[in-house]
Formats: sequence, C-alpha cells, structure tokens
Amino acid sequence: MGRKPCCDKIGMKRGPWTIEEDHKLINFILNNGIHCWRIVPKLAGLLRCGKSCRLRWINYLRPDLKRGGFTPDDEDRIIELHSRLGNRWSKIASHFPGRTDNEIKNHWNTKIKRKMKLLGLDPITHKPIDNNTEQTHPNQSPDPPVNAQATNDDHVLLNSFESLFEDMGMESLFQIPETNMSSSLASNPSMSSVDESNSMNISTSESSYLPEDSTSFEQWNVLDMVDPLVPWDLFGNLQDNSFHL
DNA sequence: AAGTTACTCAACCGCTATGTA
DNA sequence: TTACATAGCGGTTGAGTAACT
Repeated sequence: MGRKPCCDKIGMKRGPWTIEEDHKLINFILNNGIHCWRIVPKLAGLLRCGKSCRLRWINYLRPDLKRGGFTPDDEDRIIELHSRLGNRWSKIASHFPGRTDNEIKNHWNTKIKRKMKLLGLDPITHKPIDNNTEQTHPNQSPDPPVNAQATNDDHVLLNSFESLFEDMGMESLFQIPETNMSSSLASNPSMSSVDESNSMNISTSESSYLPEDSTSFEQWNVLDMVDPLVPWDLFGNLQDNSFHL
C-alpha cells in the first residue's frame, strides 16, 4: 500500500510552456497515448509534474481543440447552461465539442459576466438587477465580435507541429483525407478512457471552424496511424522501480 | 515615445471524488 | 476498512499585451 506522490515541486519547471516542451509532450502522447499522467513527464523527458502535463494537453495541445472566439449563439447557450448548471464548467464545456472548461470559464468571467451586468442581469441568479444605474442600451455591445478569429498563435503552433511531424518522418500523414477522431480513439483504449466528458469525438461538420488555407488540426487523426514506439504495457514493470519521486 | 491602465487567458493552487493496495 | 495516489474540477493569479492618456 501507499503510492508515491504524483510529483514533488523540487526541480519541477513552472510557468509558460516552451515549444520544445510542447513537442516532447505531443510526441510522447502521439506515440503512446495517455495512460498515467504521473509517468508522462518522466518518459517524455519533461521537468513538469503530471498534473501540469495533463492541463497543458487538455487546455492547449489536444488535437480536437476549437480555437477562436465564441459566437453570439455560443454565448447564449453558455448563459442558458449556466443558469441551469451554475459554475460547473466541465459540464457546460461538454456541450461544446472542442472547448475546454477553462476556456468557457475564462470567457464567462471576462466577457459574458460583464455583458450581463451591462444588460442589468445578475450573472449569478440570471435575474434582473434592480438597479437602474447598471442598465444600458440593449443593442450596446461592450466587446467587439471576436468569433471565428484564427489567431497567429494557431498558425505558429501549427507550423511547429508540422515541423515536428516532418522530424518524425510523418509528413505524408498530413495527406490523409478522412477524419474521424473517434475511430482513432476507439483503436486506442488508453486514449478513449481518459475523459469521456471531454470526448474527443470530432465530426467533419464540427471541424468547419478550421481555416481553409491551413493544415487543419483535424489531421491529427495521425493518432490512428502512429505505431507505438513504446507500448504502455512495458511501463508497468518500470513503474515501481523507476518512478519513485 | 513613454507611462499607465485594462484586459485576456494560460497556468497554478487547493480541494473533492474515485480508484487501488 | 483504511490510507493513500491520482484524476479532475473550479477558483484564482499574474504575465503578457492592447488600449488609452
């Protein structure tokens, strides 16, 4: 009995992730899937704790992530879901394929909350605030529309991913036309069991947000095509001897 | 151009739920 | 049954950047 703690803080790197770290994590997960976050940083050669790796993958590196702003329809839906579910961001995020709970939470706190206040609505109760000073013109929108913006960061990251795949000799995989992330996950039990609420199912219609002129993230279905370099089964024997922290 | 303020969002912290020895 | 590890969640922070003076 008695497992080792997930990580200690000594010697662990913190703060923003570098491209190199992203490459290591992506490379490792593409080849091995996700089985146990605790040992991911060790095997991937990262000075991060497993928790940090998990967060980075889920919130930023996951191939099915939908980037860019929320549409007014999305915002309406978030408000409606929030009125029913409260601050259960993961539940709300499960209604938005490709969106993370963190992303929705941030959007709520920075945009929607403010809009609701300007419209005289209490963001907690969703009921009108009895305060005329907070009323504003219904058509007034404090924030410019930000939907469907593909950021430069996306392209920078995408380019770096392409470089990585080229380094791995996988550039030809970018030409695979069929996209079905769910099938790729079905073939990889360790991936499909990671987080059902953040299902990595992605349909072609759902991927329509992707810029036409770039290599889209949906081509990450290479997950299905990569031969594992190191099967997870092999890690089981190593765990007790090699991963004490 | 420089300084200040406001805003965004990635990342961290701490907690709970669940699984396991 | 108990104690502990791990995954996941929600709240919060702070670095980076945009907007403003």
